[in-house]
Amino acid sequence: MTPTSTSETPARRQPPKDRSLIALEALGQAAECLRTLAHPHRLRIVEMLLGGRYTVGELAEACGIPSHMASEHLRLMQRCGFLDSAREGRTVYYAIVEPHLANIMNCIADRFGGKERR
Amino acid sequence: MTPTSTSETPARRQPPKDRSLIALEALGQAAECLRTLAHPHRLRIVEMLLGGRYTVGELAEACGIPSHMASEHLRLMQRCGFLDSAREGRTVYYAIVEPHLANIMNCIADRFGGKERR
DNA sequence: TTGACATATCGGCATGTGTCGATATATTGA
DNA sequence: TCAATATATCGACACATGCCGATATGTCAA
Repeated sequence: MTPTSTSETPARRQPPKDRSLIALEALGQAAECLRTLAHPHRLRIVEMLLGGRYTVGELAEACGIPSHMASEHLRLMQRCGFLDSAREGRTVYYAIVEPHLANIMNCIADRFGGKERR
Repeated sequence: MTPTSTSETPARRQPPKDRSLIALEALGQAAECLRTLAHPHRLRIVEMLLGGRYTVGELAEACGIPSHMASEHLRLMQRCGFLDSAREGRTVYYAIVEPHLANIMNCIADRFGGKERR
């Protein structure tokens, strides 16, 4: 479109834009966290945990996976600082500790959630 | 902590919590998008494009990668609906079209950005 | 048309990730 | 102590992904 302007405004590189960039190393850590989040079952787990704490078995059943795999997913997310665990008796409860997860899940629900939230 | 209550309040499963869950299929799509975003160079590209449009070569140089690899990253993100491209002469400009990316980058900057934004 | 430049695509290799079965640890109750 | 339940870990396999060199496409200028 706009076939007129091939040399008109040669696609201005933004003005100085003093907002400096995030260090590449930090982006590497962010990428690692995003990769950890980027799995359907892990997203389901986060979604549930945003509503409160659950045991490994409860989360596994909700995802339809064996509990040892839920345990693995939970371990990965705990490693990223997303979750915290607390043993009570012979069960272990997991809960969200990374506050940004709520915001990100809102983005996902807004973009992919079939339900008309809001 | 609170070693008293092992059988006191046996970790209440949340009240009904009428907020229904997102379909697993939708979470699969979301996971695909998150995986696409989960790469340091792609995050850098998104960060830059949130400030305006850039050419493949400019983005490649900013990331310190050959332009054919930047092209590949851009193709992946375009596939997810994150970006749009427009050729002008012999160069191609990319720009953000997914509005949620700004919000997600804010989360990342807030969590990983060394700079004291806010 | 030709050559130069910008971008895109292809094939292959190395590495990472998901999944599973088997097994290990921890806790409770008999 | 032992058995039963709930989690966690380990080893191996199949598969996806990142990266690279080589090559292809598209555009402009001469």
